[in-house]
Amino acid sequence: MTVTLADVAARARVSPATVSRVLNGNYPVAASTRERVLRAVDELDYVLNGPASSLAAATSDLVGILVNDIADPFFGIMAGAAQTEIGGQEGTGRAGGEKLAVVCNTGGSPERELTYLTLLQRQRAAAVVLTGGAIEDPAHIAAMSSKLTKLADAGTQVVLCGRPPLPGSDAIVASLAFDNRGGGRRLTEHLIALGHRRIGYVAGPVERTTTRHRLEGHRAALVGGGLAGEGDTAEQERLTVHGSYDRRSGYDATLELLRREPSLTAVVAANDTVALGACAALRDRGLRIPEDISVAGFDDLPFSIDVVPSLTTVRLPLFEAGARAGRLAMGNETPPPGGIATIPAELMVRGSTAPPRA
Amino acid sequence: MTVTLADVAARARVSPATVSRVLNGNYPVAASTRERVLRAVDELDYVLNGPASSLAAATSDLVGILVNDIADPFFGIMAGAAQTEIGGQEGTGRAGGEKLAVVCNTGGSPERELTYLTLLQRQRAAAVVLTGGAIEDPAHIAAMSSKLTKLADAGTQVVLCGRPPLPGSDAIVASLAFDNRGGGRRLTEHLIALGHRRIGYVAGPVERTTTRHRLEGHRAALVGGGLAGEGDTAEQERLTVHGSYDRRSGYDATLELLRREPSLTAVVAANDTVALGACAALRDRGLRIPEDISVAGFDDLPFSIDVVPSLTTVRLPLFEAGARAGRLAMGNETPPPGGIATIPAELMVRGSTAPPRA
DNA sequence: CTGTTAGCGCCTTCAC
DNA sequence: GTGAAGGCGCTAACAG
Repeated sequence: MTVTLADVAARARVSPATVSRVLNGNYPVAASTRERVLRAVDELDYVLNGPASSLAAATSDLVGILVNDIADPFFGIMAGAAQTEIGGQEGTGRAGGEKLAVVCNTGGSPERELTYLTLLQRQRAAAVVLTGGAIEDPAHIAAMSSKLTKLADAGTQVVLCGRPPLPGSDAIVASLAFDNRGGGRRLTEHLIALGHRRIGYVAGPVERTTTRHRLEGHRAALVGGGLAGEGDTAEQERLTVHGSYDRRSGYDATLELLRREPSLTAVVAANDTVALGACAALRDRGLRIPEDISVAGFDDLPFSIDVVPSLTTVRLPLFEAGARAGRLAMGNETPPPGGIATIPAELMVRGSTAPPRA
Repeated sequence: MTVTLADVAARARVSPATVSRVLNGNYPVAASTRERVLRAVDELDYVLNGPASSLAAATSDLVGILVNDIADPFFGIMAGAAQTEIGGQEGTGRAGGEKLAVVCNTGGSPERELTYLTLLQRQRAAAVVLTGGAIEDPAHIAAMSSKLTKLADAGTQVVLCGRPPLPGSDAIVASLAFDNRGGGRRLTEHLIALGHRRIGYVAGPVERTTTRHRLEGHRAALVGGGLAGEGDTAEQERLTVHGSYDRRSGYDATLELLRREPSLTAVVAANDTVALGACAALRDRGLRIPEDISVAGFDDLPFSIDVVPSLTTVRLPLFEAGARAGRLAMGNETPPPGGIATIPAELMVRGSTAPPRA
């Protein structure tokens, strides 16, 4: 019924081993033989049996890319770039030694993250790329650290992209972390320089590295600008509302901030999507941006330049980072010293921020 | 080195066959035995060897979801929904009989689409979901049809989501097609009803079903409204510019339309992202939306309600469609009659369209 | 450069 | 309800 290597070998009048060698291309084979084999492959319409191949070779061509939210371009851009580096190059037409780069959507759930890693471990994945912020729950960190170490020990290349290094797992190829703290700090410094003094912050979900780092940067700027004392947490908490990384959360949190402090002159959002929600809430309250109140985001997603007014934000080189992670996973780039690289974040000043009303 | 089924069997003092039966749960096993086996699995930290398992059973737990552009929420929403239905349910903690739902990014390239299908075929994927518009090149249609038939024959469930049925492959489980034609038609009828007479159209890439159907709907409305004769193609072509489904294309195409016809009173875009680019171009030309010119999109992506003015568009139930495709792929939903369902598109009138200036 | 020989780790009839 | 044995299709040493 289904065509096997042996069938191809018989038709090409060679041994199965030779067919295997031709297909994998890692071995010298006479041109004429190769020719004959490839013809037989085409004639019989042979497709390699992946599982059998992986079993015998003890490796597979599967590469997993984990994302927190596949509907969020933040992840889509990184994943797409990584996938291009991993699976896009060859194109023999017959699907030769290509990797199968696939993205897995955890939905931000720690359980699903671990489940996906187990599934990939089960498939003996060649590499795994973890994108986006990590969850900071100690139990989950321990579980992840242990799981990733096992994966690495089994020969899977593990790369972190947009995620800080995981304590305890040094078997990881590399960790590319965004400078969320620095970006957050420069963003709020920009607002302070404009003259803002009452700045609300719409934070992401608690227990995520991304959330914490951006917030830390924000507060460092506050302290640096003399707007808050080192230990002045009560007031800082009052002007911070946590939510998820979506529009709705930005909308609701902004209304809450306004309730807590009606004289706010600026709102900083955890990311651009949240900023969009914040803008909508402010408009619904009859406030003009930036005349009455300034708004800023983070990430510089493609739409940020198109909204009106265009969004002041912090640009993260998502595509470049994803591509680099892909190359690292494939061993096509030497890891940074210590396996850790910090990727700079650039402040983009646009129309949504302006000096506060006098 | 690596723990195998036999190791677990030895520790649990049973035969490998019994362990296999416990793990797959498709066979009666005494509760006490099962208990013992599961304990041994945990103690040894055993992870099933996927390739070996797939080889022996001649099936795998891999499910592929193909998308044209992973950075586009249009696909992200559908893929995320499908993935939830496919891989999200169980959660035994030990990763039991779960499917590995993965998304593959073709980048809109026909070659990569076929390559991914071959790769999934090679893995003996349990199911494949193809999302989004198809390419209409005859050679590619033939290749796809042949490939999908082979996949289906090999036992892979094939589902189309947001893609019209493929002629020649009836082995496909189901095809969920969006009513792009109807949606496009209603959208343009809305503009005509408002009084618009000179309407530009920013189309998607040629040779894509989505592009063609939406454009056909648009032109049907034009003809129905008496704005164009049946065969009046020259004028229709003049007011149509093709591009890709991204913001940049919307920007450029809109400038081109304005060049061809400065007295345009409305621009219809192939999708919301393109509409965003169109808006930017119009603003850069000093035109106000909707006072000077109306703009409409398609898809109703989440951001569409947040842009200013909010975008008139056509809502597609992306999440529901993706979820349904996922269930169909898993055999958890009975296919529609004939394997074909048309999913309705709903006109959403918002702030970006208004009557033309008098 | 090419053929031969063993498994890779698991599932699945068949017996018991 | 459980064990024993064969084979899934391929690759990786070895020879030659």
